Amino acid sequence: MPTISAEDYLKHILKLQEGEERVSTSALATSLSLADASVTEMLKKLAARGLVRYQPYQGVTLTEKGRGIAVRTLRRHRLWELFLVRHLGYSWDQIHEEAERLEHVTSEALETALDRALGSPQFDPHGDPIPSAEGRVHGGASSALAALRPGAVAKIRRVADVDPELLRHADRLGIVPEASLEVRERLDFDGSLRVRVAGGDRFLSAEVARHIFVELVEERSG
Amino acid sequence: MPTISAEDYLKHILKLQEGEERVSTSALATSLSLADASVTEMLKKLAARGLVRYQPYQGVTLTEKGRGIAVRTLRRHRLWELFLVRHLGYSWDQIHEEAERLEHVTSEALETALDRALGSPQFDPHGDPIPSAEGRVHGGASSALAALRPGAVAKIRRVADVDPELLRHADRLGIVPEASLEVRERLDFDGSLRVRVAGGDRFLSAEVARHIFVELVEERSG
DNA sequence: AGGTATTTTTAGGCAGGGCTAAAAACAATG
DNA sequence: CATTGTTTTTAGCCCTGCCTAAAAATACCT
Ligand SMILES: [Mn+2]
Ligand SMILES: [Mn+2]
Ligand SMILES: [Mn+2]
Ligand SMILES: [Mn+2]
Repeated sequence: MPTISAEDYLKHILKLQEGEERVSTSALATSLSLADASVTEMLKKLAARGLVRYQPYQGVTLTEKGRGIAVRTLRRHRLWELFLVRHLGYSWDQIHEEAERLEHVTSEALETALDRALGSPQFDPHGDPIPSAEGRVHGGASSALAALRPGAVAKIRRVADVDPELLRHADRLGIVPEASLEVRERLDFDGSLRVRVAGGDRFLSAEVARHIFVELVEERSG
Repeated sequence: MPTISAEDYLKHILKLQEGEERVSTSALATSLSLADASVTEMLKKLAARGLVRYQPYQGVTLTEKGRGIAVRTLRRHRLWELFLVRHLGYSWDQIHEEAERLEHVTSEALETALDRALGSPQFDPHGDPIPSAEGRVHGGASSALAALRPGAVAKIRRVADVDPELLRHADRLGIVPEASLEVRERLDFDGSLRVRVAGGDRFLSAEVARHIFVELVEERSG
């Protein structure tokens, strides 16, 4: 059985691995808010357990076994997030911390029960894909709202779960997965946007727009 | 914040404390399935944190602070047990182990959400009282079914959650909290009983009857 | 290439929890 | 009351994870 620490390490490696080929010790340490030296130590242990491939000074990658645990942990995290919203009255800005702990005490039976209660959902409340029980991750291609130009019509796919405040802000603006949106104006000097969403015009800073991911529907040149 | 270990120690001390005035190191060690020496060490640490009163060779008792944590942990355990049955399709013999882990990762917000989803329940699926949010434990006086004599009519209050197999067995016999029962016959040589419950006659070993607790309704002399 | 910067690893510690074996304290008994 | 038996504590270790400071590799730049 993997420990709580091991599950968190593997989950973070999985995320950092997206795109990049190898994950550096320091990137992982930053991501986990731990000292570099602590991460070096742990990587040696994870490698000994066959969960990662680790070469001193060369960073790490997940083995199949390690990826399996990482994906399963991510699945549990996202199932819990959705369950908290749907069945326990939570809002999407309060769920991350809870799921961060619940994911580590979820048996296969409980995972199955959550999945059934939710009707085998595909996405969590932030629009992040929930891996299947077999470990397949339904990676939907989406682009950052910050990259769209005026006239673009898009469907919101997900809002990055990086900070509760961002989520509350997005929510107040009507920016939630599945909503439709049109970019009305873009201020070149700071990259901020005016968008039409839920029947009203809203202003977004570039920083906020960078954390919202959409699927382009139509690129009307405004 | 108390650790998982500390919460389990305090919970076990709370249970062992019922009736007895002080809890011995060895009783606690047995209850926790740990070596006596490990428990001695831990008791010194819990005492240092002000959670128990501990005098070498004299056993332990909970301080108010320690009792608070123990009762809160017990409340979370029992709320989870009921939640798993009511909302996630679990049966009462599968919930203890899950709750044993979930109880330690339950924030006050989550505890409140569970309580609300369940309508501030008084009892868990085994009939054990769920402490109130303020820490009051609704101790219902009940007696062991094993002690009843033929002719006694009683209402089942709880079934001890000591072993999944006992729970499955009781369930098949229709022995669940709130059910009514009448003792028909008692074999003196081994203490086993024949009882009428849910419209049928059932036989129970003395050992099983010792784990079923009832409230006497009427003592018809048979 | 040579020297400076930046990573990364090693060394040495610490806290939390656990174990076994040996010593010490308490209890019981003739 | 002295001896035997039962608890309980102490001593000495182990493992997991984390930290800081120092050393060693790797990268970068002139
Ligand atoms: Mn986590
Ligand atoms: Mn999420
Ligand atoms: Mn527990
Ligand atoms: Mn119970």
